[in-house]
Amino acid sequence: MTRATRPFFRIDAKTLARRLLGQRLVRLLDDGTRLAGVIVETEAYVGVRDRASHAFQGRRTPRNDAMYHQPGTAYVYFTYGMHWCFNVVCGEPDEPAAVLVRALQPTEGLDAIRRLRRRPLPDHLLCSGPARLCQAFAIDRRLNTIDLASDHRLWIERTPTPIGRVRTSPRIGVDRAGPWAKKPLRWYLQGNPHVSARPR
DNA sequence: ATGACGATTTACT
DNA sequence: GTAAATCGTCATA
Repeated sequence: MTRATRPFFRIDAKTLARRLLGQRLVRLLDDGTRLAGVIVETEAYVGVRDRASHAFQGRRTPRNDAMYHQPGTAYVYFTYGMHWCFNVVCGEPDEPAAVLVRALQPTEGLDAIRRLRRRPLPDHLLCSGPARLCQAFAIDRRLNTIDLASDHRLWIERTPTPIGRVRTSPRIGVDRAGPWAKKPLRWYLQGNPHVSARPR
């Protein structure tokens, strides 16, 4: 159980998106409950030239400011009036790049996770989407801008787990991003039932 | 001040 | 397969 430290995050988004697969996301709740899950699906948002990124053309607003923080920062944003999404900031400081964590295979704290997800659900749907995993892990605005390399509520543990075959595809939900919508910037574990919907 | 939109999920025909 | 839910954020004025 080795926590990922700064150097792990100080790489480009594509590389981190690939390397995050198979690593464990760990959440310590306020009541002491420990949740964990293996990352099985990610997307890279590679920088200011990426039309699908919130930081396209260097856009910097109160919402996406965390993308400009040091690598290892959590970027948590609110969307569609009801959902949170969790990203890992990466690359060099002041160069906004991040990896969206899209799905987990939950491995610890399943009872607490089921409670956090309102309705009864089969295990493979508990964390199979960027907003589902945030609900399951109680990730919201409070965790925006935290440092994953040092925070005590949310971090990443490197594991030697064999992860199986890795596949790529276009990213999901970015159809309006022109040519950037088609680039293979989504990574996932082939055949893993916790991976979210297939790309359109 | 206003209006359009969203890196989604869920329910429903 | 389609559409509703639901509201913070941002661009425009």
